[in-house]
Amino acid sequence: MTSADPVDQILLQWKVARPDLDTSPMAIIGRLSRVAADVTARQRDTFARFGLDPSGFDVLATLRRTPGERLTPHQLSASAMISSAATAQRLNRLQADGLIQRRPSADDGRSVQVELTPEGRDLVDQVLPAHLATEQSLLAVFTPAETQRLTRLLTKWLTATADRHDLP
Amino acid sequence: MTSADPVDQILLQWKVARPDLDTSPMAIIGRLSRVAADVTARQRDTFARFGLDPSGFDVLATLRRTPGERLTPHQLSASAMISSAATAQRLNRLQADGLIQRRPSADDGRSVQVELTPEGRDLVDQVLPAHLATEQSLLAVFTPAETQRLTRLLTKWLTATADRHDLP
DNA sequence: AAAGATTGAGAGCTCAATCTTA
DNA sequence: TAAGATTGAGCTCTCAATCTTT
Repeated sequence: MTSADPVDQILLQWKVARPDLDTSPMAIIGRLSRVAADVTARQRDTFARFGLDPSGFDVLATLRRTPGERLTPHQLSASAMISSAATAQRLNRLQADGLIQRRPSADDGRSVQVELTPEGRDLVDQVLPAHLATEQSLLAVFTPAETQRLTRLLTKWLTATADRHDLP
Repeated sequence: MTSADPVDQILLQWKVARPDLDTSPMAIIGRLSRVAADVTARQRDTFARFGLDPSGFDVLATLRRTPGERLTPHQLSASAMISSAATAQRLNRLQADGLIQRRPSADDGRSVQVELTPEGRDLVDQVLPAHLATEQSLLAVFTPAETQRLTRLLTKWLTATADRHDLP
């Protein structure tokens, strides 16, 4: 019988090279990293059909789902978990493509309101069904019961990491 | 009662903004992406204590666990799932730091054998316990039964993606 | 002082092109 | 012709510095 996947082979190699180490955490984290990389690659293919990349779609989709469809760069940075500098540069690109616009904030002279243009709103509304179809196909391997189990486990994990960030 | 995590709030927003769409795949894929990003950030902190980053550690660890501790750039590219150009540049950096060396292949004049230097081997052997401790702490939230369930689900997912790559 | 937004420099990736050998 | 390795150009990120407003 052969190993089921590349991570099993990696664990076997470590068993030989460093038998003193407990490499069992890699069984989960190694697979998580590889699956996440594949998911990102598939999403990239989908977005490319619409002239977008994951970072651009993330901005457009975050605006689209927000009540009022309006956020500051600071809020977008927090949502995407990237630096404010990266957000400013993403917005420069999307603005050059005519998909978003910046407006001075009425409340706070330091801040900016980012909004979708009509073109940006139309585009994200077109991309969304294709994006969800891609994600659906990635999950097609699971039964409904497995989907439920995986959701529960990942929710527990994500909640634990968020708590860890709150209490450093 | 409040939502358990940020992904639940995102799903609620979509329910309002686009009630016609089935956004349920995001419940898994959104959490997977966020957990993976957190895992990478924690690993980056660990590697930085040893003057490394995730890409450099990946090369050193791949060599360390390989029988013979010797691979070609082509094999390293496949293992890390990155381009051959990125591999060449990683090797340039690690060679400049004295952690790996390139040797002409005896079998094939086009190819190169990449090996750890004694310094590179010592370093990866020092980093490994710290790296595994980081991964262990990330998984500390799970019971043994949950660990087993999650391993089984991710193995099924990873196997399905690998099969998909074989049959395009 | 502090917070929000932006810019420029530096790092690592991909893609396309190049060089060498099979 | 094709395969393996490498380089250079272009892109997007982070970090540090800057500018404006509170």
